[in-house]
Amino acid sequence: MPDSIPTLTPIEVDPAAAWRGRRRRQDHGSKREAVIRTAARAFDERGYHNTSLDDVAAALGVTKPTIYYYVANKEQLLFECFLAGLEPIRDALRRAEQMQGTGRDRLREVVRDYAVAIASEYGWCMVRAEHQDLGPDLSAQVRTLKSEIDRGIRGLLQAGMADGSIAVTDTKLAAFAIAGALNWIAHWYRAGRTLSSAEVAEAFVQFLEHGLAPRSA
Amino acid sequence: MPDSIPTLTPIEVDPAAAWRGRRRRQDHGSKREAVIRTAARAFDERGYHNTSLDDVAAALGVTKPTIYYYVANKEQLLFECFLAGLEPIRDALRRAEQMQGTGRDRLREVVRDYAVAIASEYGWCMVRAEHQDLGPDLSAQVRTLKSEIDRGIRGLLQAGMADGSIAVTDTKLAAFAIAGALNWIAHWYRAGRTLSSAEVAEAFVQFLEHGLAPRSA
DNA sequence: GTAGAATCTTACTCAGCAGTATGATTAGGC
DNA sequence: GCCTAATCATACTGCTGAGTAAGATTCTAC
Repeated sequence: MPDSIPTLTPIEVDPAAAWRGRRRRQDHGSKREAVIRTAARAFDERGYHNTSLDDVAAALGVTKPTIYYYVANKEQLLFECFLAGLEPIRDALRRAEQMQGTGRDRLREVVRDYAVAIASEYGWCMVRAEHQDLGPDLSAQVRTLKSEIDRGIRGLLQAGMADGSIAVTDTKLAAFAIAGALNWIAHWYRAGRTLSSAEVAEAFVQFLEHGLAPRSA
Repeated sequence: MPDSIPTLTPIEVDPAAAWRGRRRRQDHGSKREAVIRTAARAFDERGYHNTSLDDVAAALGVTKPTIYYYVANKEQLLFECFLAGLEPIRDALRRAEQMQGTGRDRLREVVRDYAVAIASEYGWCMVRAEHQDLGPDLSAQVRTLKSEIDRGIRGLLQAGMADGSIAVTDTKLAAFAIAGALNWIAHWYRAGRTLSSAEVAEAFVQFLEHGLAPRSA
């Protein structure tokens, strides 16, 4: 992938289009992705437990067994949603590790990408989906990925402390505060309102860097 | 209430004690509260949908119909949890309105109380419980209370902007960022670990006021 | 000490939904 | 033009868990 900017699929994308106009035996991959994306949207709107697989199937214009053809069971469907939500953020952290600059510079880029990712339609999966709905093994995998993200942020904070570009009292708590502020975007942001996700991201960068206090003149 | 500091019931409290040692026809109120508190804990641990009312009843040493004696149905039980989680935060905002001082001073106190409230056992209800599990009417009530909290924070930010104690680019987004950072505490904080909720609160006050950047000397 | 209300249990009903058995249809290789 | 694998639908099973009916027990008032 030459251009590693995360390709955020626009919301107008209609997953059901993966079926329409095509005949069978085509695009197993994109159909599977459509199933996951549709499930993510439905889970976001109605909640995981309030969404039956019949609902997901109906949204795709198919029947339930078709879902099972592309995914093992409902639990794994949720797991795939988790992965789809976590991956762009892990990408952002990987890019930050390749970057030049102070810890604060690199963290700034992560915050930007993170905010945009959370504002995407997979933001719900990363934030509001519950591990408890996954079995022990899958739940553990998700937890590992999440703590990897946490470690990444904490590492950037420590780097910033070391080079003097960042000053916080506790990197662990600061990482939680940053992640919390960003994750919460999934709770209130709806695409197509007044603000674009990029604008939100920019405002968050500003706020997280300088906080509430006016800069001492 | 002479002392309006929120009385955070310690975690050692055993709700089942409301039954033990007492005979019937006593303490309808405290028993009802025990039902709600036990439900909140169970929902927190296992998730709302993964918790049956038989589970809650078993945790109390009773049977399911007893639950229905104290509460209309599972939905209302969840609603009561919401209220129990939201009330202390609304209290904190009301106290802030009575306070003297700059906007930043008053917001600081709210942040402190808010953090402690979210770290309590009802934190889950405020943060991770889903409105979608409530019917339209109850869901609307919860939303009203939540947006009231949001308006309160935003109001303090605006007051701080006016008196010069706070400088942010967008009070609306800043309010979301603050609430997000605080709400997220419910996701990671477990009582009895290294940090007390008061220590967490203090660290958050520091971080939210000054952000990442080192204070310009 | 007894009537009636409050409290709680045993033993159900019933709906929703995850998951499946079976078979139909279609596409592509030959 | 037929065979095989891929793709999808119809029509089920079975379980879990919310909610309830009916009745037992215990308290309080009088």
